[in-house]
Amino acid sequence: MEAAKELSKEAMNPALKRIHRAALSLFAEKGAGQVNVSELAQAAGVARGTIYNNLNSTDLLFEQVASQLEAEMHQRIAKSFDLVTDPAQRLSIGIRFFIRRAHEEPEWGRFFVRFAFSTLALRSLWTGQPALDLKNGLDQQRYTFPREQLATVLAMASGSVLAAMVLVLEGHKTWREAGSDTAELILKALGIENAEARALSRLELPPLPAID
Amino acid sequence: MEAAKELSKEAMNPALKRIHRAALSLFAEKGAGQVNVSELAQAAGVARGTIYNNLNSTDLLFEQVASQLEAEMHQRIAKSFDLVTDPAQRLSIGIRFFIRRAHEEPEWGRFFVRFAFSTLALRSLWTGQPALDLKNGLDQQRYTFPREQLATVLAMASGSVLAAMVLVLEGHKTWREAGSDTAELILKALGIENAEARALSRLELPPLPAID
DNA sequence: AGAGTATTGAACAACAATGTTCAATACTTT
DNA sequence: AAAGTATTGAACATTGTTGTTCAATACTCT
Repeated sequence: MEAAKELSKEAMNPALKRIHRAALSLFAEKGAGQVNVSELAQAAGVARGTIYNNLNSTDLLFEQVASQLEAEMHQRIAKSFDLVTDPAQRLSIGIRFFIRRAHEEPEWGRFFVRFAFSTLALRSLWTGQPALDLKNGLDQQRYTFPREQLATVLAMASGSVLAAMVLVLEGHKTWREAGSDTAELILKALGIENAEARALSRLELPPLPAID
Repeated sequence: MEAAKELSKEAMNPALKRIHRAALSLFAEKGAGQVNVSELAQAAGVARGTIYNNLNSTDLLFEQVASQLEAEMHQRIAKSFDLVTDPAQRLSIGIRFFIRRAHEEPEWGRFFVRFAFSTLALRSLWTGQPALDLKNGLDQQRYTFPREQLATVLAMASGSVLAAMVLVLEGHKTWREAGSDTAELILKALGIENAEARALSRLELPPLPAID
């Protein structure tokens, strides 16, 4: 019984699943180190003992929840990109996936916004595939910004997306508007010409594919 | 002795000043609700009793530190803008003030980055003056984005600045590079033409004026 | 030097959260 | 229906934090 707990959703028993769901919401609302076992149990609709049966500490739980979220989102986006090769189009879609999901799953969104900067596990969501796509876009002359700006461009894009998610979570904008406008602004910053930036940012957004 | 504590720096006795400085750093490092009185006392180089002499709770302290930071930065930027009327130039300067300061005062930067999204007091740093400057820029036809995008543009700009500050804090970029590149990208997104965006973003950055 | 004020550091009770244990109960599975 | 497994909820000692008190000490004015 000393082995590390499994991270994949499939390997989770029902109680653990409920605990993870409750944890996502509590962490998002109160902060990473602010969740105690009793309230977690209550939020998950589970006895305090069950928490201790299933996990060792809330700190570890946080890591698990974060890296699970990362893996899941990464896979789903990757799957959706099977059909899309244009880097600019990928960018426009990826940006809006995040913003729409913040609307559809606000707890997910709040969690992501709160910890995206500070949690290593979440970081790869934009230092991984997005960075490659930006490079590809440069290689294919799709973008015009100087190559030395790549890291800053990546930061700008991810920061913009996070801020747009906040806008949506707080009800100031619809996901559609914030999503398309953000995509358009970013594409313009990268050097895509105005008309095309606008067109790309309004392409119909497919559903985020399920995994398995 | 029941009156609320004064917020202005001038009205702070030396011990309180040290406590605030230590608090900034601890909050930035560990999170808002994670700082306990004993470690705060130790970090401030002060006895635990002194903490209780000077303040009522660390929660209140957090609010004080945040709103003080906001007020101070706001005043200093406002003072610097006395001489600058062009909205685009103001934007280019304002953006780089934040990014440079993250380099010069990393604890300040970490605090700001960590709480800028979630803390109301800090929010006005970009929903206040920057919003007005953006509107002015539109009215003066300095920018070309549609007026309905104003809120999203504001989000994009602030999110980009935060992300650039992270880049600098982690040593991936110099403040100069991250600052100018971020300003350039944002100006391009707003519709400033490439050459001018570049020029504006490399204008010499004056020192952040002192207050009083 | 002397009055007024703030800091110090130790002590204390009250509380909240932790980590463990365990017998009773509930649920799967075959 | 019986065996195997997980959940339940209560109990408990332990720890860390809080908020308060206070006499001794240090600091700052005029």
